[in-house]
Amino acid sequence: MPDFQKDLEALNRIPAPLLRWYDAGARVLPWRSDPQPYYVWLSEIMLQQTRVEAATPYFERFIAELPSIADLAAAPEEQLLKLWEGLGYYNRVRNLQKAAQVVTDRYGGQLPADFEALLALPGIGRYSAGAIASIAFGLPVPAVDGNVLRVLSRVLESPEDIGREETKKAMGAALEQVLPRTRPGDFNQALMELGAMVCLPNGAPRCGACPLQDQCLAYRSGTTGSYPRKAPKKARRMQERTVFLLVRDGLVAVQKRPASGLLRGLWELPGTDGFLSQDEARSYLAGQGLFPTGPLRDAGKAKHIFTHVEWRMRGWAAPVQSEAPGLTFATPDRIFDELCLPSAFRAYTGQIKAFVKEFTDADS
DNA sequence: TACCCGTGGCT
DNA sequence: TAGCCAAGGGT
Repeated sequence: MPDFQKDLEALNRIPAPLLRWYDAGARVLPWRSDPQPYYVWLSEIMLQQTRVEAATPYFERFIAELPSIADLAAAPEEQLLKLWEGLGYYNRVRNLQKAAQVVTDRYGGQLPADFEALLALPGIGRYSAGAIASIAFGLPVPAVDGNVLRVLSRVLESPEDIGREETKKAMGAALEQVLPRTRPGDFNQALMELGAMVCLPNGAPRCGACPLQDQCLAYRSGTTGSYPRKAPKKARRMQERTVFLLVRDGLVAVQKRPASGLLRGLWELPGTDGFLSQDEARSYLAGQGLFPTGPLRDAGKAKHIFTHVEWRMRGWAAPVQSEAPGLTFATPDRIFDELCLPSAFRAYTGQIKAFVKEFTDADS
């Protein structure tokens, strides 16, 4: 069990210079300018495994469309997913709504100002509960994310594996003892901001700009590149897919993905496992009761990399007349404006309008 | 605990 | 190009 109690003296030297640095140049972010609990909560969920620059436009759109927790609780799932389209980890927004419904039913629409109560809500783990409690409510609890673990691993030259839950807990336990009672939220944010802006993960950290430089053991010994320590990751598996752009009367076929697994419950272009040649594709479609009225057109190859899987795709476009079970034929406008079609299909959704025009012109 | 769950930018 | 990784959580 890792133990950072021996490091309390070192950790105690962090808050003062860190907060001075934070006060001098913290980024202006929408959820910081108006840190109401709903905004802090939403931002923390969006920022899970996601960069500030990617999350910000989503945040602005989300609060414009769903200005309150009550609005979030009552929103149709299709609207929620559309607001999240492209952000990834789509279960986050489903849990966000579940939590909003609990907050509405049980807490009168107000997020509870209590770490344990926050932790019990769907989608809120130890990190997020700490972040919301400290930033929105000023409670003196730590928020240990990847930035914090990296910064402190370097400052202390800690050999602990930051991927382990025990390391995170021990780091939090130690931080809790040095966390400035007057500004817990700013302290937590400052530590993360330092990790995001100065104590960078890839390539060289900007130690010249770091307020903790003179107390950083890794800097002192030139070992920043060796910290934090982390167990190696599992290799990705490869999957070959064939994707279809099926056009009928100006409409394009889409379907709902299964209720479990990758991209569960989202919309997709129809497809099948394997890298199908034109003849194989035609046979497959025939098996589905789909008979293209013209030659299949090559929609090109594409690759999409997920965390644990890599899709290698090839696409075929075709005009069809028939229906097939499970398929929905939708207008391009509906697909782009209403349905949540994840980025993995971008290479093909980007060709929708061109093929609809081509096949529709050819028919008329 | 180990594995699953997206996406995009940087090196 | 391929790997790395991000303000993690659920199961």
